[in-house]
Amino acid sequence: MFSQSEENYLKAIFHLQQESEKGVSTNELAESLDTKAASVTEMIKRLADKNLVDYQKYYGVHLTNSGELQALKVIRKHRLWETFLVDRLNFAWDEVHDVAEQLEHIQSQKLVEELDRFLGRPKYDPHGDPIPDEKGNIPDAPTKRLIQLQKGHKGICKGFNDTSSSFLQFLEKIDIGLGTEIEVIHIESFDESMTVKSNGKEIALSKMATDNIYIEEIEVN
Amino acid sequence: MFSQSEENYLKAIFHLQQESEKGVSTNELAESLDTKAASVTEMIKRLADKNLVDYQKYYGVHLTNSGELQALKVIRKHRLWETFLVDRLNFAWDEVHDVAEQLEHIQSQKLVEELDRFLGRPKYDPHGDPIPDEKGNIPDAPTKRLIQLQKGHKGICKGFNDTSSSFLQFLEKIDIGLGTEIEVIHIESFDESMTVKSNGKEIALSKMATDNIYIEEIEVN
DNA sequence: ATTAAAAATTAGCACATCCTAAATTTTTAT
DNA sequence: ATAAAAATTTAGGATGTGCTAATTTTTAAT
Ligand SMILES: [Mn+2]
Ligand SMILES: [Mn+2]
Ligand SMILES: [Mn+2]
Ligand SMILES: [Mn+2]
Repeated sequence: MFSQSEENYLKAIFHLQQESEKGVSTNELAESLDTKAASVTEMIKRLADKNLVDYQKYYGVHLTNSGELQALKVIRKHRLWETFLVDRLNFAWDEVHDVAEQLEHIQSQKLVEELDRFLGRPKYDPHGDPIPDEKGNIPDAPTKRLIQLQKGHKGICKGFNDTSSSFLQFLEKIDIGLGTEIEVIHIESFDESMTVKSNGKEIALSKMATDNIYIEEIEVN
Repeated sequence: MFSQSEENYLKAIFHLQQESEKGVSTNELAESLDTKAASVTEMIKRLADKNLVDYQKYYGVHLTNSGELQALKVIRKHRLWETFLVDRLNFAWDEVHDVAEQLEHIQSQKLVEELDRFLGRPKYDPHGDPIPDEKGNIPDAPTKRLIQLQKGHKGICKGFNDTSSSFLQFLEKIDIGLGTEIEVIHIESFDESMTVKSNGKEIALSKMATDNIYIEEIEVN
């Protein structure tokens, strides 16, 4: 139906437009897709012709409903494949991205449906990211971040904003993963860095790190 | 490493060159890849530049060792994925081809290795075709065909020469599959058609059909 | 051996996707 | 309000892969 390149653009636009109401800019897209602004402008015009995006010259793009559904289908496949790779094929969570980036473009309605069934209809991928259903509905995802937790409070790690392999490897090193219980021991006010306790150890985390960790707060009575 | 198109050419050349010593012709390839002769000539030149084929203008192509290894890697992936689809994802054996045609191009050494392990290192795919190992070694495959079996003799179905979905669906209909025991009841000499008995039923098979069914003869004492 | 038919190649073009450099428009700073 | 800077688009070109039509070479028929 759509080319790999088109699908990659739709996905990138989807992710970037989460961050603000404004149209996604040409440069943002170029950066995110590791290509040049001129190429982005070209592709955007093609996507607009196919009614996948609304495009106003110089003012960025928005996905149309059709474009968004398409993007969600690709994201669904990406996350299902990641789940397959980690749960069934012994991939580490920081090894799956490049392969899922290819597998997400395989065209077969039946394959997606059967894969989903085979995996037990998972709601979240190995990074805690929600897996949209075939209609494009996304399960609730945690929105609270570790950075928002107050001193003395606890939470369960539910996901990550940055899923780059460098960040995932960092998490591995400090022994924090999905489901890990984290308690805020201290907040350093001048740089918002934190000391937390998890798996029995005390760990210092930068603002950058705590802003990338989603948690579900545990009510402490 | 190589484009999808290049990989498809290598695979097609590999399969066509099984049939004779002579170079694979431009028209054969065009037919097999559903493209035009002119396009084939172009691609062949590119493959020759990359030392994947030996090419003599007007006299067809042969795979080089490197081209053959490459082709075998693609065939390995194709057959492993077919096995996955049938064994794990409930695909019917005549539904897997198009999807495997896409999946065979996914680039990841680790993925192939882990998939192979996950599937239990299968030797044959759902159509009875042998799965090459990572070095390109192919397990023995049956070479005797039903058409060669004499009246009164029996064999076990081990594979098929034609694995098009129309032939597979025909086999489904007459209830013949891998492992089915087949006995030759009668051979009609004028057109080489056969009456066989399998699963308790007597079935009439054309020469075309019996020439496409591989069997391992059972010694009758 | 000559010629007709078939097969293969070349020439010229199209489309998707990418690029650099130049031009244009918008945004920011003064 | 103007000018400089930044962002974006346009122009022009490259590459990979396909096509049709014309040409060349090989093969088959007489
Ligand atoms: Mn991708
Ligand atoms: Mn993920
Ligand atoms: Mn293929
Ligand atoms: Mn097969």
